[in-house]
Amino acid sequence: MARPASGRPTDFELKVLKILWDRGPCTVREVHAELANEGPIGVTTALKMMQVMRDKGLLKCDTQQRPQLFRATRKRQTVLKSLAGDLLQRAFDGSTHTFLLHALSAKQCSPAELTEIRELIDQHERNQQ
Amino acid sequence: MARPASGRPTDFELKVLKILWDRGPCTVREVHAELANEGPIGVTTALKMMQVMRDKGLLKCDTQQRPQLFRATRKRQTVLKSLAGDLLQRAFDGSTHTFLLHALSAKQCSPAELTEIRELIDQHERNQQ
DNA sequence: TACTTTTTACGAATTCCTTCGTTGACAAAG
DNA sequence: CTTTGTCAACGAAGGAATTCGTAAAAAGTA
Repeated sequence: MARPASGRPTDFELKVLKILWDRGPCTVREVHAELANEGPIGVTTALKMMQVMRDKGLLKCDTQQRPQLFRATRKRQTVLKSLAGDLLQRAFDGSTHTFLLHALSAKQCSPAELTEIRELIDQHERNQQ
Repeated sequence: MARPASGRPTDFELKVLKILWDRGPCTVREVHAELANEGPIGVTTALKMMQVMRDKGLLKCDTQQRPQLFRATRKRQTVLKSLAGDLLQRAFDGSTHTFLLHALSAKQCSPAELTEIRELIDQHERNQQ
């Protein structure tokens, strides 16, 4: 009778991960300062969430240091790939082009970005062969 | 002290929505039968979730009919676009090609599908001009 | 009408996520 | 040594999601 843990990071957790990926290992204070830019949040709230993430295995912390340094255990690429793959499967039944169709309709793309996407596909095709 | 409602449908809710999009208005019994294909679930569980979805505005039900007919209030395209746009923004900071890059790395694509994607981009570019 | 089955509603139980308040430990400053 | 401040842990509080048991209400059947 419980919510099944999906394994996906929550919105909040993703924010923390992005900060750690961008800045490298951080103290709670540093992460909190970044988070506070987007809205009011208590230091202990940030700490608690990071402890939860540590218990889940999303973060590791070096308790030798004082203050402790937290870092992400999984690489940005791994998590993002998993997030994209999850939505691709769950909402679009694995149809990449339907996926892209909706992504494109959700956000205006500059011609430059479209070109970038074309090159991406070419490169992907070459690598597959 | 609460989780902010993200507005996104949950995994379960998305499953229900997909069934209703595919089959049109359904009774609880019909939806339950579909859900039960993937794993054991009680009828009242399905009913309850659909009632919650109704209260959220995701579904509407015709109480004149008996048994009641539920249907999705938003179109498939609207919800999928919103889901893709949400992840695009939240995880990839709006970078469509990074988004696609990770989607492609998450799932093998047939050459046919890659061609389809190329055509999609061409068409998208034409429509934008 | 009386009995059975189906449909619907209600609410309890449980887990997860998010938010803090409080407190203890530890170090720095006086 | 005492005071002050930072850091870390703990647990409570409460919304949200998911599960179902129980039972009322409606419909079907004999």
